[in-house]
Amino acid sequence: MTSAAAPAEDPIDVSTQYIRDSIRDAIVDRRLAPGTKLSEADVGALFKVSRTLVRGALQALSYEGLVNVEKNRGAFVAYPSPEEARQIFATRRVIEPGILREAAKHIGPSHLQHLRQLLTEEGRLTGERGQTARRAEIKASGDFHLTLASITGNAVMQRFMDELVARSSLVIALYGQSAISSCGHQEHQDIVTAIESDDLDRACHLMVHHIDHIEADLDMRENRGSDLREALGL
Amino acid sequence: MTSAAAPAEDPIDVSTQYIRDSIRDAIVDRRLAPGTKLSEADVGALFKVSRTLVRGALQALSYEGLVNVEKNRGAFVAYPSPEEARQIFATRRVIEPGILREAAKHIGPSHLQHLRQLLTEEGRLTGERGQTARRAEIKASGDFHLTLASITGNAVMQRFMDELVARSSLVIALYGQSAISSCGHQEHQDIVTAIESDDLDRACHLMVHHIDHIEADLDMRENRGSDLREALGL
DNA sequence: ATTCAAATGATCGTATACAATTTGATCACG
DNA sequence: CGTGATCAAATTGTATACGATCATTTGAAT
Repeated sequence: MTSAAAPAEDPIDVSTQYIRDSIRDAIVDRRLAPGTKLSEADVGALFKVSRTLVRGALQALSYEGLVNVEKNRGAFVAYPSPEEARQIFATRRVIEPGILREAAKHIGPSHLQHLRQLLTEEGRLTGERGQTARRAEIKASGDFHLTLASITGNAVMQRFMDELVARSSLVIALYGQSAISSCGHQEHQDIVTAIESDDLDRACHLMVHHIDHIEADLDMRENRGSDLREALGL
Repeated sequence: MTSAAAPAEDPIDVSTQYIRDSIRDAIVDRRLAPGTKLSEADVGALFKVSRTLVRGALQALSYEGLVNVEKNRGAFVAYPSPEEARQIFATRRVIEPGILREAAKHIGPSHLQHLRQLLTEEGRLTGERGQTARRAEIKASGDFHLTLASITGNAVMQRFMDELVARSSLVIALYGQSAISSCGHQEHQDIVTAIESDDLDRACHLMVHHIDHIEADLDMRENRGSDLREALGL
């Protein structure tokens, strides 16, 4: 593998959870490309732990769809098919309006301030150039949706969104075209504005269209010189 | 622990998956009571495998919320709090109408036949007496919702529903009052009828109310002589 | 009799060892 | 030169071993 986050600093309690989060971040941040093999021994060496802990982390990641574990072959960063991608966005179109309505019940001024803060940060990143800024932008965009989920106070919805956002990042990494995020940012702002003016129907409507736009800006033709690669490497 | 499903017959390849499914079935079927300790050594002995495989199974079950793993203390069958229960049903109210709409897009005659078949079976169980019949009835009720999810062809939604139905079974086991299911059965029939007559809005409406009814028929006062038990045993 | 502390036993966390499977390479043969 | 078989290396699957942590009990002191 290429690189993972923060490999085993000195006084850090390197647990399964830590390894899981590190790899997860690396995948969502696109530092680990889809299809990359995650050898148990290699990962273990990076974190300076035995394969036992690594296996636990990979198993957990497999459960949330970020990693595919193939029997007797090993673990690979997931390579979502176009069909999987469609299913992920279809699920988001179902859940996110529900989250919006649930969040609206519990939202307070501090929540709104937090959301506005996220939007500002997102806007700042939209202006910058370079791969680092783009990564940060994708992450910030995901944070917006995750923050809405956290406002609901519903741990179940929150966990579902965690998974959906992470897998969406993978999909965007694979099939994303270009500067989609700038318009996405505007849409985020519109959604918050609708929430602030208590127009929930409008907010939900905007959310569904926002998800539509994200999906529409993908190029999910089976071939990116990689249909073959998927058939073989996955 | 008391008993688990089919402990290690002769030519069965006892894998992590098999153990996970066995325990999961036992929990959903209420053969394993909430709060029951699942000792790694004991479970391993039952299935005649080492703790390694058991740990994997328990970890997976923990991820889907059926088991709580407490550091250095062990794994216990989950004992969902009233708040957790509310969150589970709130999530179902969001997802299941979406599933209904998604399923309607793909539904065919064979699917409808399958649903009708489930309803017949469910009705038969409603008539019977005894704990075995009640278990089967709860399972059949869950199967109805899972079948709808499978009709969507959306693996993500399907997995979410898997988790929600399993956890709902736990909640009903804990807080369920009595003969709620008979009216639930009627509601299932009404939903299918609405689908058949292409009245999706009505079907969704019925579904939400159905979930409301399931939740309303629970007695979720913190004390069932067991708030204490939860504090200690969990 | 009650309380607290130390010892003991049980259970979990992690590492390591060995078995099983896959993969890749080498070599023989058509 | 291509094809197939055989063997070695690497990787995963599972079991076992050992250290660490927690629960419980014992026993002495108050």
